[in-house]
Amino acid sequence: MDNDERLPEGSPPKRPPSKGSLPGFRDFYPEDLARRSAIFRAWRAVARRYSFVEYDGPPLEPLDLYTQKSGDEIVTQLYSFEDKGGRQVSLRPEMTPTFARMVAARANALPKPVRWFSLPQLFRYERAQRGRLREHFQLNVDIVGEPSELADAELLCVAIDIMRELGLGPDDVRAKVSDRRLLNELLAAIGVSEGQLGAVYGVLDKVARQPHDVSREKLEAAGLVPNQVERIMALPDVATMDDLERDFGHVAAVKPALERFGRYLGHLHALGVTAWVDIDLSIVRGLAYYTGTVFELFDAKGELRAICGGGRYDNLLAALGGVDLPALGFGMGDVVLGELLKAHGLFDDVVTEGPEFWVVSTVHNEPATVLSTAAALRRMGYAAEYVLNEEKLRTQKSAAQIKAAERAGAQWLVIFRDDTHAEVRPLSREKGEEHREWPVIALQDLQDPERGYAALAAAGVPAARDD
RNA sequence: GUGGCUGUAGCUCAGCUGGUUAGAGCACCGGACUGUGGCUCCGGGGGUCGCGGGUUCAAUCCCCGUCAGCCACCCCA
Repeated sequence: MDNDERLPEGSPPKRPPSKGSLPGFRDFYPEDLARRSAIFRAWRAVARRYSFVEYDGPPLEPLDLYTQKSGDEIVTQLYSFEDKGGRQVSLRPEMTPTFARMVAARANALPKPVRWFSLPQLFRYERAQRGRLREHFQLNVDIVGEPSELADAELLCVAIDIMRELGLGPDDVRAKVSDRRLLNELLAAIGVSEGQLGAVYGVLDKVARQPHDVSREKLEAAGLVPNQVERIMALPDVATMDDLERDFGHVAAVKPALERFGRYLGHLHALGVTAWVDIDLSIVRGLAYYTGTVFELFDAKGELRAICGGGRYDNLLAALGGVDLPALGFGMGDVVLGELLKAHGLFDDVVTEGPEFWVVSTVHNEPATVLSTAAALRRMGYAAEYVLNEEKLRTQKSAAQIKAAERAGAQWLVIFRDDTHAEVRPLSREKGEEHREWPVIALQDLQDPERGYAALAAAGVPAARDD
């Protein structure tokens, strides 16, 4: 191994040529994209079912859109650079600033409530690990202009219905709900001061992931007395409205927030999702801008990161876009969701789609007949394939072509009797059908769509999909 | 950004205290079963053993670095 070093002294170490994709970025092979598309379909289907409309914005934004309003931590993780025009730009790490700008620009013209959703690809420069990449797709669903808790209930219902749409149930996924206004009143009743709120939020957020001793120490360090510490540590155990009534019902100042939370839960009941929902006052959400209801969706086993999180942010549009409108929304990423679906086997039968037809060349027909038949089928809106090799089209045995059709995932075979007639049979046939007679169609009929559809329908072929 | 573990074919993995041309299964491509299918058989392509350096007569194996992946922090989407 004595390859001579020709690099001059002191030159920087050469980075090996990059092979795969960049760290934290994904290649979507057809089977991967099929799974991604299944998620996208569910997102769009449910969002539309609730009458949300889709929008999008630029994936690249001015850097200051994020540096001005977002936290310091986000700024260190921006995928930012200077473009050739000398502008400081960043790939979008979240959709909300773009959404706020777009809504603000037409705030007066938009009918309220605004119900918009988007499927942006978002970017963050940070260490990649399971469930967390440098890039992901995130469904964003937002409602603007509606202050009542009916909107809060509807929003959570969208997230839950997506779980249903994907085949998950309340035994698989739990929705944990809380309300910051309520929590603030509860903490005030306990005697927590405004200045101590941040520390208490921090402890509550981590109560499940951090030893209770550590939590208690942090609360004491914030200046809370033992009695207060115990009452705060008891908050995550609250599971029902009755618990809340029992512990805080006598405090007059808490009552309005309590009643509002009760109405929220009542709406969720009427919408039929109560079986999915748990009260969990330790859900505060990391982002500081939430002002009302907050929720997160988790896998029931608690093995994965949060699937989805959101809530009400009534002051954010004023801060970000300059219009003072109440708003709420959630984000749901494709990465954790995909892992959950995979773990439940719900991706097993998601495959790339094969063609409806495979046209099989035989000794009885001219190769040109294969092409014209496929062309006719395609004009009718079907996907049609045949062996794409001239030599094989002339000489390959039908058996080999049928094998190829099977591998390609075709549904129907067209097998020529001669240059004017062909048999149409399903590729997957039942046992005992090996010698069955299959319908024969006249190729002439395929040249006219109406007669073509009739002929194929007679052979049992459904109409072409129009998507 | 910090720490720990891992890195052999497209995938899942073998590779016996360092010793000739690094193997298997699956997948892929081709052929046979004398031209209408799922079986079976035969053959083939594919690996700078992540990359770079060091120790050694000899390194996939030992040491260092680096890159990548996973995990835990950090933080969140």
